[in-house]
This record gives sequence, structure tokens and C-alpha cells, in this order.
Amino acid sequence: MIKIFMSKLFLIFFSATISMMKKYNITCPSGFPEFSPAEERVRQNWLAVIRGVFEKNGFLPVETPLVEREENLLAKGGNPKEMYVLKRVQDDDDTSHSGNALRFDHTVPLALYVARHLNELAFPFRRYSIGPVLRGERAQKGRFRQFDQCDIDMIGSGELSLLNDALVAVVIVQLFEQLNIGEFFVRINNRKILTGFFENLNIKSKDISAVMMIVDDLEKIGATKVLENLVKLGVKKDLAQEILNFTEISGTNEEIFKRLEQIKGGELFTEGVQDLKEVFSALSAMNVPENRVKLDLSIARGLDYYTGTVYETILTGYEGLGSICSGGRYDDLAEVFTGKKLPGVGISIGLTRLLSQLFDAKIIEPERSSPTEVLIITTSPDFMSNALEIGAKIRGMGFCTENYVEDKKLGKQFDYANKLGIPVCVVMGESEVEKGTVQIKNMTSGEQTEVTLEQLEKGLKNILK
RNA sequence: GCGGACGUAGCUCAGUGGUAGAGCAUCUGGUUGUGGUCCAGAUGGCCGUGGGUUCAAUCCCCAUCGUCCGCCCCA
Repeated sequence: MIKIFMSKLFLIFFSATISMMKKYNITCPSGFPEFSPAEERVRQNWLAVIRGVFEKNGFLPVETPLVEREENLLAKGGNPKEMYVLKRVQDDDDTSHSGNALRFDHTVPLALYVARHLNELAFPFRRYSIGPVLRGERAQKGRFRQFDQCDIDMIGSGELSLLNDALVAVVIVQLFEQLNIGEFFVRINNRKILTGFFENLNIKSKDISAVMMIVDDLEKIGATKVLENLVKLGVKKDLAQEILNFTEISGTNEEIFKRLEQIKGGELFTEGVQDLKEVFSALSAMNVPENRVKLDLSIARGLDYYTGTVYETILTGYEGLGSICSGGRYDDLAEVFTGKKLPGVGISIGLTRLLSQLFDAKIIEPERSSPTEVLIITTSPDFMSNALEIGAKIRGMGFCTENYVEDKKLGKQFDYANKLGIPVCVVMGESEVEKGTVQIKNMTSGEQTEVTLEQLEKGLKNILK
């Protein structure tokens, strides 16, 4: 009775303490993702595959800081509206911060890295970077303020062979073949073709990049809207129609090349067609299947700095996701920092966005939370040392193994295994200790067998195959 | 930066001008050596925050903060 009274008293005191506690908003800030263990395991596997493909193709890992000097990040056209600044909580004056800002991509940090180490690098320099970047945009579905980007770039000193553009496309193909999320293809175009074609139509050079951005939206907004937008920009109606007709040219790669030959364009146009031909013939030399790489005159990429080959990757059947891996060739990586021409070609996967979209669309479904394959449980703490011993033995066999060491009822221990999706429980109890056996329980089928220690490894292998 | 919606239990959400409810989750028991189903019970809420209207506000009004969706832009 007194005990009950005391515990009531304690409860009252305890809840009083709780009610005095500050109430914290513990939800994730908007746009900052978190992954559950099951999802994170998928992400980790992906990272391993991605890293593997990058290294198979000769790319070197480089880790650059999450933070760079603000003026450097801005030097290559970084958008100040989207940049976060690094400052201490104490620095409450808006104008006083360290002068450092958080990276919004891996390209500018690469430019800085190359500039710092220009004389030590072996060119062409192939590097990969995987890690989070931050953008101060408004979050929405599949659109984050912190996200992982996986980047590769090839940087040439002065020159960079066009064949690299084909090698980059091959990396994309390998990546998505190994990630195994279904059919996909890489759309490839060359901006010189578009620019040359537009120039030939006497589109003013200041409008060309705007026209390019409008055309790039073709798939998203449709032909009528594209026409409307072109006219709105000041392009004459018949010219706009001509542009649209051009970008809508379709067929096999060979057919499109044939059509391109019939079109009379300027010097740049012809150069672009030649470049693309070289890229495609390199691709076929590497036995890249035709259905994986598709010449597509409508892709342009929004970003201004692309000057040649551009890539987009589409998951067949999920065109709505947009491009899941894109990039292109650019003339200048770090001229502002080095005074040298450093052309490059690269691609980037927005891993966070891609995974979150794939999870949402149920294209991939995370399996289980825990890597544990075998959970050792006991009917009583009396047999814990036997259980620990067996646990160590099973771990030694190469299985991911975990001992449940809390003093809880068997039912609770099984619950734990179920909740984590652990496929096998090994039960250790009085009679097993006496007989020198254990019970192996298959948590999926519910089937349970008693085995000797000699039979244990085989028994586990049977279930876990 | 612009536009729209929404903030009620750990989660998903119902609800009413008279200080609150469901399902799921959690815990306990039914079961001192066998889980996923079932049954019973319990825990859990300054109804986002501040102000206004009112005898009375979780509800109406205003502000603020936060979240989501879309646009811009991009991954």
C-alpha cells in the first residue's frame, strides 16, 4: 500500500517536472531529409555500387570541404539567393559572418581544388565526389535543401578529347545497369547543334540561351506551350514553328543523323553534328547498345555553362521523374581562379532526390531495417554465457549476428526480431544446453528445428542460402 | 522570392462556441520455453504560439512561427 502511494507521489512529481519542460519542435526542418534504417541501407548499397562504377572507370575520389569562401562560390555564377552562409550562433549581426558559405554543388569546389593543386595533378584529371550539398530553395516533393550529389568530371588542361564525352555516357549506362531499377536510356545532344541552328535562323545571340531553355521544356510543357513561349520571347511565329519541328525530329540515331545532314546550318552546327557523330561512333565501338543511348535534339539543359555534349537519363515508364542523371561538356571549369582554360565534361546524380522519388513511386522498396541475419535469444539469463559463445561462433561463420542480452520474455525477443526483419532466431534454453544443441527458427516460415552444433552452420545456410 | 492548403495524442486523422475522440503505435495482462493473429485494460493532449471578439475560444478574427503542395530554378 505504502509502495503504491509512494509511486503515485513519484508520478505526480515526475509529471510536474515534465510539464515544466520546454516544448521543443523536434520535426525535421523543411527540406532536410532523413532516412530510416531500412531506407538508409538501400542508400548505403547504392553508394557502394556508384563508387564501384566510378572507380572501375578510373575516377579518383576527392573530398572537398562542405564550406568554401563565399566570394569563391559566387565567382562562378552561384546564386546568392540559394546560398547558405556559415556563421556562429553568437554572430547575431547579419553582416558579420566568417565569410564562408556552404557549397551548393560539387563543381565549384572541384574548380577550387583543381586551382589549388594545378601543378600536382595528372591531366586529364578524372575525379569523383560524393556528398551532401545545400541549397536555400523552398522544399517540395523530391526537392530538398540538403541532398547528396554524386559527381564525376574529367578535366583537361587546355584540351580535352571528345572521346571523354563518350566515356562519361558509358559510366551512366553502367551505373543504371548495376543499380538495376529497370529500363532506362541516356538522351544525348550537343548544344553546338542547337546554337548553330538558332544562329542560322538569325536568332539574336543574346536570346539563344533563353530559346534553349524554352526548348528544353518541351517534354514538360508540350509543343503548344513551347511555341507560345517562343513567340512571347519575340521569335516570329514561323521561326518558332521551325525550331519546334527541328527539336521534334525523331527516329533511330542513324535516321536523325541523316536528317541532320540534309539541314543546312552554319559552321557551328556542322561542328556539333560532327562532334556528336564521333561520340556515337565511340559508343558503338564500346558496344553500348543502341537502345541505351538516344540522340535527342530537344534536350538542352537549363544551365548556361554547358557548351557541347549534354546528357539526360530517363527511366522508361517513369518519364515523369524527369532526368535522373544529367550533365554535359563545358569549356571552362576554373579560368577565374587559374587564368587557364580547363575544359571538362561531367555528370551528376542527385542521389537524395532520386531515392526519395523511387521510394515514393514504390519502384524500390526497402526490405529490412537490420543487417542482422541471426539473433540469438535465451529462455533465461542463466544461459547467457552459452548464448554469447554460440553468438561468437556464428559470427565467425560469417553471418551478421546479434545477441539479445536483455532479460525479457521470449515473446518480446521474437518481437524484436520481427520488428527488425531478422530472418533467423537461434534459441538457447535449458534442454539445449544440456543436450549441446540449439533451436533454429526460421522467422518467415515459423519452422523450427533442433540441431547439434556441428549441424548449425549448414542449418543456417539452408535458411539464409 | 511568389501562390495555395494545413498545424488537435508518438503517427495518421475526426470533432465541437461550454477546456476533447478514433485507428495505429507503446506498456501490462490473458501465456513462468516460442513471435507475427486475437481479446481485455492502461499510458498518453496548455487542440502550434501570441493577441482580439465573447460570460465562455481548440473552434470565430488578426498576427506570428512551422509544415506540406505548386511556381521560379534545379538534382
